[in-house]
Amino acid sequence: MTDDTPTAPEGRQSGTRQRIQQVALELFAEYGYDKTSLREIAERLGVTKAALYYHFKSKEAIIAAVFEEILEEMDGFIAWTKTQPRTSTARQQIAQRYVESSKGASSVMRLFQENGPAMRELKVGEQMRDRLIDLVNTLTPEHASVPDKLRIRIALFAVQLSRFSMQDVPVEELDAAIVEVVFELLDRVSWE
Amino acid sequence: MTDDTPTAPEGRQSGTRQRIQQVALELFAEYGYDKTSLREIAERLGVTKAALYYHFKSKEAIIAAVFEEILEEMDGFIAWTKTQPRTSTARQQIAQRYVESSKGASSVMRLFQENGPAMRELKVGEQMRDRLIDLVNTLTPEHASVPDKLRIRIALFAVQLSRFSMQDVPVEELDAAIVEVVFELLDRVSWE
DNA sequence: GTCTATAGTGAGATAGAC
DNA sequence: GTCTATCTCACTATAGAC
Repeated sequence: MTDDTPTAPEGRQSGTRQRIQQVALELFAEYGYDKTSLREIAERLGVTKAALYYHFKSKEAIIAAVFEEILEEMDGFIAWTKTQPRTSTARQQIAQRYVESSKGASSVMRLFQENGPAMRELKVGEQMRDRLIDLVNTLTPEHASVPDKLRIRIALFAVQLSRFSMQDVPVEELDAAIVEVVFELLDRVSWE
Repeated sequence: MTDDTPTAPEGRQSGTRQRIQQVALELFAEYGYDKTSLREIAERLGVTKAALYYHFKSKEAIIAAVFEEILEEMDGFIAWTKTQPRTSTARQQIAQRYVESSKGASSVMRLFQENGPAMRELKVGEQMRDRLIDLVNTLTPEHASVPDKLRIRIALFAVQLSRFSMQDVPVEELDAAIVEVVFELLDRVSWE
């Protein structure tokens, strides 16, 4: 997760907005979007609900801000992916970079994964889902077999799964293991 | 199991109790446990909320009933699994039977998967999680490598993932594909 | 076994003082 | 930029009539 930065670098803006996002992400990921009330966010920050509404016009606006960075990063990643050749080695480079960039996004991805019902009603949920579908489609050959389609989906979701299913393993060891398993899944895919 | 029926009509079943469970499962899986109100369940059944409370003492008692059958089935499956030898071929038989029995449980598993925050607060959520952990531990060799641990988790999770990520594919074709991919994942695992 | 009516709670959101 | 105070709404759950 992101580090604390004890003395916030309050440049031109009120750092409160950033602190709201940070606390909101922690609580959303831990207790879920619906079950986290604005009261709880405000209390942890030492302010009142009304203060939140000075910085964000709604609860949904808060989670939108939380997702903003990841969504942009995914856009860049997908755009880059589309420029890559449809070869086996290229796919593996893509996988490696995906595992790499998933490190910083694990809280947001967990939030997205575990809050299906909420994500279906939020704009960020739709945006996130659109990106994942786009990524899967980009990686999947035109006339891929059903097992191949499955391998690609499993490979991508395995990255997220492993992040919060095996937290007792050191990060570097886990990363190496993810890459290994994802590679052997993609290795079976025929890239025509 | 605890009987949650308040006034417990022992003799004949009204049938309403079953219909409540059925409708509740549909709505819980589609809109989520928290977002499905008792009012919606009652309305779809053509009764009032108060009628639900005649058959179940709480909302949680409804979802407990919904999970009851699956939990018992998993208990049986896990018990059987523990009797199986720790060989490659036995593991594949286990996988095949797991895929088979996952067909009828897909709605419940989706509900469990997509409602992380709610499941953390419900008894059935803990029970379900305990079974899955037990299953993973049973299948995982004592000194398995990290990649092997990952392969087993991914294999089990992949079964659920594919059920609601590729609904456009015919069931039999999808089942065959799942078995194929799960087998090749487990094939890499070194047993003992 | 199902109804009407309502208690009790807590959520998101707003108005206006400071 | 943050506060107090309040509004509106929906929910779970209960009481008691029929």
